[in-house]
Amino acid sequence: MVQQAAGARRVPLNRDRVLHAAVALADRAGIESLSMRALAQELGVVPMALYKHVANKEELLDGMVDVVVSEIDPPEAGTAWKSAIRQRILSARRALLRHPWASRVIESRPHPTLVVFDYLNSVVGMFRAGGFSIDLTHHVMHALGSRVWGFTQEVFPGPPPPADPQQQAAVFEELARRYPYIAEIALGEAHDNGSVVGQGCDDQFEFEFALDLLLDGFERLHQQAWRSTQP
Amino acid sequence: MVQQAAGARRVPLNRDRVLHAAVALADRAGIESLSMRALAQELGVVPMALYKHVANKEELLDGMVDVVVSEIDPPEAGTAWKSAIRQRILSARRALLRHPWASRVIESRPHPTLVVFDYLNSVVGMFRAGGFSIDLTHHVMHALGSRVWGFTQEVFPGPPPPADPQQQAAVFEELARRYPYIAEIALGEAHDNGSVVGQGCDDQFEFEFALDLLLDGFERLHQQAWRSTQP
DNA sequence: GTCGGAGGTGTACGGCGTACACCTCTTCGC
DNA sequence: GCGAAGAGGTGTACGCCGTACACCTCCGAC
Repeated sequence: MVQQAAGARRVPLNRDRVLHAAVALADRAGIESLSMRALAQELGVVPMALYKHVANKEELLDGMVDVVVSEIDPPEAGTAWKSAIRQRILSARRALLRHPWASRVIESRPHPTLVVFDYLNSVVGMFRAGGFSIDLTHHVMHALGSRVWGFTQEVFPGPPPPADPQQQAAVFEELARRYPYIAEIALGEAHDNGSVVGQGCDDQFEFEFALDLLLDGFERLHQQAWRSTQP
Repeated sequence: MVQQAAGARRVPLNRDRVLHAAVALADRAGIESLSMRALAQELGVVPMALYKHVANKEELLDGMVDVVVSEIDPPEAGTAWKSAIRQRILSARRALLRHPWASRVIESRPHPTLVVFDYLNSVVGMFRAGGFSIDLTHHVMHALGSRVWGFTQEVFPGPPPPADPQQQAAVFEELARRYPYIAEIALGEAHDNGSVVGQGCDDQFEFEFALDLLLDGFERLHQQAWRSTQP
């Protein structure tokens, strides 16, 4: 199993191949299936061989984040700050959607890597290039939070409704009784017709809704020369 | 070790004692130290005894979240929606700050518990009581994201600066070279004097800054009778 | 007096990350 | 050509984890 084509020279591992194999495995089988043992097997190698290329599993996860962050498009030159940042963040979002495990791994890292710092630094630079003060830039970066990465923690991660229509009706009834306010959103009332409510949430819409709300708020503060302490 | 006071009847465990012991242990030793074995030892009992009170570790974590969520104050009656929601969310934040592990555990749960649903439902109800349409309420809840719980994923979780002043200077110099925009924020320029920048971030300030930005945005949309599709 | 069930125990299994000693090639100076 | 050095891969083992399963004990109900 470890030998390929018996006699052919094995192409040696390197950090990059390890990282990309880990990303591919997590994409395919989910992050919870990514163990050093499983990754080693994927690469036709014994688990301890990986430790010649990454110090430990933490560093492996850091490296995987770097791979994903590297997929984010560079900033568009010559675009106004607001749409430039919007585009960049939506590009980050696309990268994260390609790797569904990535947002949780990013959150779990205790320290940002250099690649992550590069990305954050360049986003900060985009606000500065748009004329934002250091003070305001600082606070809007915090306000963006994980949204710079293109994700937000969802608060309604409810289970998918059961397929059986009768069972589904029973669940809705129970929901409506205990949680009337959540139910009216989930059901999408008729007088709200034409809205995206009713047949599940459009995540992309929700993300852009919140992002634009924030960017509009940033713009307003910038225009009125907001400072964190009034003079 | 398992016997207390040799001959005295042991007071039997129950789900509530298990849950509160788990919360206390996580508070004291960190969530990464919370294993079924450690918790059992804490309670003077063998690990498998816990399984008579919680189905498995996942259910234990769910129960711990419920304990924390139960500490959130109920809504103030007779207060305008904006300040009522603001107060409620800041109360949630205080609860989460008492249990630093809680935000990460909340994020990690695949499905909300009934207690969590109760809280979300009541927040939704506060928007509705303030006259928000179902449509707008839906989207503002998404926009709030994890901020309903009083936390946001920080994007600058940098390591604490080294204590040695000389080493600190070297780190700053390296930071300034590679990441000039991050550096100017971290250092807090003199012409931004009076700001909170400069001696580390004031998390509470950042949280309220972003929360108020969002609430102001919500208010504006509400006043102009925003709908997710224009008629 | 017995019987059922709730609550606690003991053993064991398979999985995890990884320390450590070892082997096996490739490369390079001489 | 040859030996040393070191990079890369191996094998074994340890201590941790969650938890399945069989078992014991003791209380209250009948």
